[in-house]
Amino acid sequence: MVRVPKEANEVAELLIEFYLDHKRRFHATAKDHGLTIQQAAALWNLPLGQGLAMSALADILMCDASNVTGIVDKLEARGLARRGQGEDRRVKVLTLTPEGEALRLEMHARMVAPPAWLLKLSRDDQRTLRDILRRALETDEPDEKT
Amino acid sequence: MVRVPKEANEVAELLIEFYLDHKRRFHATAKDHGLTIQQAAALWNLPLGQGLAMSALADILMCDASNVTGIVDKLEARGLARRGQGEDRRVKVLTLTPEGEALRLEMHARMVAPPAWLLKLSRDDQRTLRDILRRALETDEPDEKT
DNA sequence: TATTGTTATACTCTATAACTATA
DNA sequence: TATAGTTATAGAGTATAACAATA
Repeated sequence: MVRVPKEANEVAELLIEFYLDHKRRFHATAKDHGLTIQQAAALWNLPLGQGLAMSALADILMCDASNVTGIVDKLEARGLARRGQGEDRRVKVLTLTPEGEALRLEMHARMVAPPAWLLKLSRDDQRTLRDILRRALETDEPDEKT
Repeated sequence: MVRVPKEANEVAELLIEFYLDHKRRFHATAKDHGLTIQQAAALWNLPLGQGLAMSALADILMCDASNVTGIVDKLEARGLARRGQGEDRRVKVLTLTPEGEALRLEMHARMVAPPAWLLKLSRDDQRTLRDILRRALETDEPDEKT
């Protein structure tokens, strides 16, 4: 029997609204760049300086590896990403093209632009919110059970 | 030239992680109940005591009305929702069945269960976070420009 | 005429299974 | 054998356009 503080439930409830707001903004961002959600999510997760294996991208997108083939096909067709050879010659390593990097940065800049609700908060609230969220991520280390 | 406080950008950046966490949990919740994301989202948005027009649901789901037909078909086939007649006889009013209400409440309870990162915060941080998020929603009134 | 919901169509996302080429 | 990626397939989500019923 674990006791959950009332405040935690209330926060979780409130976060649903912010989730929906973020989702709407991400969909709009993808659409404005002529990308589907998954194409945008794939681009979003390709690292800037280095490559990423197809299977790693599948893990990140939480979908089967077979789907990544088609998604990456489209990114490649648009000149946003490229498939290269890995050391292990079974592995294909994805890298962003300059165009892909530019688009990824553009999307990122837009998603990091604070939405109206955030700008309406006092500078003090913004700072406090940032600090608490940072603490939440810091303490959220991988479990070291067993 | 609008000046955006650095803190606001930092918060927006941090929120991406929490968005992804929430998304993972919603997907898992839907899957565990044998629902697709859109079916779960539809169910989630049907009000408890009252009805909702198909077109209103389409607005909420941010998709074309034509898609709602198929999604609601599946909810109806599983006995979770029903189509009824509106006063305007062009309108079909969706209502939850008792089974639909139960499932909706179950999903809601699971999504309101605080994730690990939230429980790891101090009670004080939880309270502060709640208060700031509430302020953010309060001040987020519809624009009254023009 | 305009609106609500449906149908038809075409494209995308998704998981499963079978295949290939490596290891 | 096992693994990385592809292909084939089938079910579901998506937008567009055309349609029926109603307003």
